[in-house]
Amino acid sequence: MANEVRVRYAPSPTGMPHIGNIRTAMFNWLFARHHGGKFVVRIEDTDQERLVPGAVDGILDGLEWLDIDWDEGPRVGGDFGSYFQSERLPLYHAEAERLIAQGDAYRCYCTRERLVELRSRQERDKVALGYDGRCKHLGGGERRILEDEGAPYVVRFAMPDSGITHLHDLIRDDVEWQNELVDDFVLLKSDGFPTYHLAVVTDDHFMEISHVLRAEEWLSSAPRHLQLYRALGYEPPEHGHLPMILGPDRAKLSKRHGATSILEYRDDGFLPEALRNFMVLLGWSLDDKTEVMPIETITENFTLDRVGKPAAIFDREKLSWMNGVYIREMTAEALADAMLPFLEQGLPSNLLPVDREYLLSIVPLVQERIKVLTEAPEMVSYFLEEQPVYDSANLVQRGMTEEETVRALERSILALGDCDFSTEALEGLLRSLGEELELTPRRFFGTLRWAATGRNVSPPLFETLEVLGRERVGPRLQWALDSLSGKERIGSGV
RNA sequence: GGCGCAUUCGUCUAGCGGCCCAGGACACCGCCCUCUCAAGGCGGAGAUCAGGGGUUCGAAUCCCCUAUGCGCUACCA
Repeated sequence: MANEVRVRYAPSPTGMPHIGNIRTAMFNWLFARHHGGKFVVRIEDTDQERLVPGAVDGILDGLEWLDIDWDEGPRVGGDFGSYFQSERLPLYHAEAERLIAQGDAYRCYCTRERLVELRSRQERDKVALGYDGRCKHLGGGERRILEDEGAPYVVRFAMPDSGITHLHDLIRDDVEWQNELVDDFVLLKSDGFPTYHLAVVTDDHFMEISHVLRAEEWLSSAPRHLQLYRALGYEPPEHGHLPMILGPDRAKLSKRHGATSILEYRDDGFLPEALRNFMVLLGWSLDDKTEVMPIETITENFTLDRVGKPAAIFDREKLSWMNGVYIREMTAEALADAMLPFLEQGLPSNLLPVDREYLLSIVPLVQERIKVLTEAPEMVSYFLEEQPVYDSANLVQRGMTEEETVRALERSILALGDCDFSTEALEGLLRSLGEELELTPRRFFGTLRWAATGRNVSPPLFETLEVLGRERVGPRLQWALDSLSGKERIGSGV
């Protein structure tokens, strides 16, 4: 292509964009980055009734969180502004007037009532739905009267009533429509705002967009847009209709499918890198086996010929797995920092603030066990608690007697009293102690695990003990022994 | 009702006429490793390539029909 690649993401601020919407944004961004072009964000706020306060910030924050940066648009400006359609009204009006003058559009005075009635009649008669073109054929006198009355009107595009409109889609190849089957759609609403169709076509033209990459749900609108480009005398951009993303029930994504806003994924403990990697795989592939890959690899290889056609179902399970992969690849420092907000959020206040140095020593133990960051509080709480709370009956492992358990704890307390508290030393010491006590590792370590962590599951025992340190392990073993034997205390021991 | 798009393991996908009685990944099952849980390694099960017709020496790959799903059919995007 001779000219610069310029693509855009054009969300309407009617709520938080769902994952499919963001995936579309990302494909545009990847396409721009791959071709060294520009990625533009434009806010399509033409529906005044459905505007949601804060939605624009939510959308932009979501993109920023994912590290999807834009070259022009809100927050960054650009030479083709405004990037809010509500601030470009005069442009749309001028184009609409031009179309009317050319005879490619007309004022329509039909009332909503008539439109509703028309529709129900069409449904009843089982004929094609759509505007019947009544006002297109309004006689001059009748039209004059309506104008003089100042009757409210919309501007409709006069679709050609014969011929075909052809689209060479970058993803779906050739698609054709019969013009007579496309009705005269609205360009300008009675409140003076343009519809999507008018706004998108004129903006894409004036913003010099080279490629329109949007979801497949827009494919049906393509003939309208193509005809508009023609009537307006614009050169149409290339089009590519991307596959949609569906919920597990195969329906269009909506609030019912759980996390709907991109920021919710952040709050649910997903890493932006993982989500990005996962999203790109919904409709695009590098080859027959590579799935986890850095963003550089993706941008380098992102081409439309590797974008698929069928809609994809969003599978959270696989996202979780991939998130775990990314977590395991992090440095301890990065993971600690990523975990911190979740710990502050999810840990009881008496365990806060978390000492970063201490956390850094804990991180290697939980790193390969954590899939989403929201699991962090649960995974590290026993490292921080004064004394984990648990039922002392758990100390007695299957196949052990209470006496054996008490003895195991007593001997452990003695042995750990003044030993080297390193993983290696602890392992040597406790393994031989286990043998001496004639307890299987499973039982002996099981008891110690409960005593040290208050859990039946934890990272490997010796590493855990080392990180906890003598000053925490000692009292906990003592507490275990006390709670088991109930009354008698043995000396301060450890 | 009309128009359009889509259709490979449960899910994401590879495949663009012979390499495919279909490969990879998630999930699932088993084994190994092992102090528990993970991670990792190995293996297994899982797709008559929606169905039916063609074209071709040869089709998951090309064409047609049917079915199903989805989208559009708003003064919403």
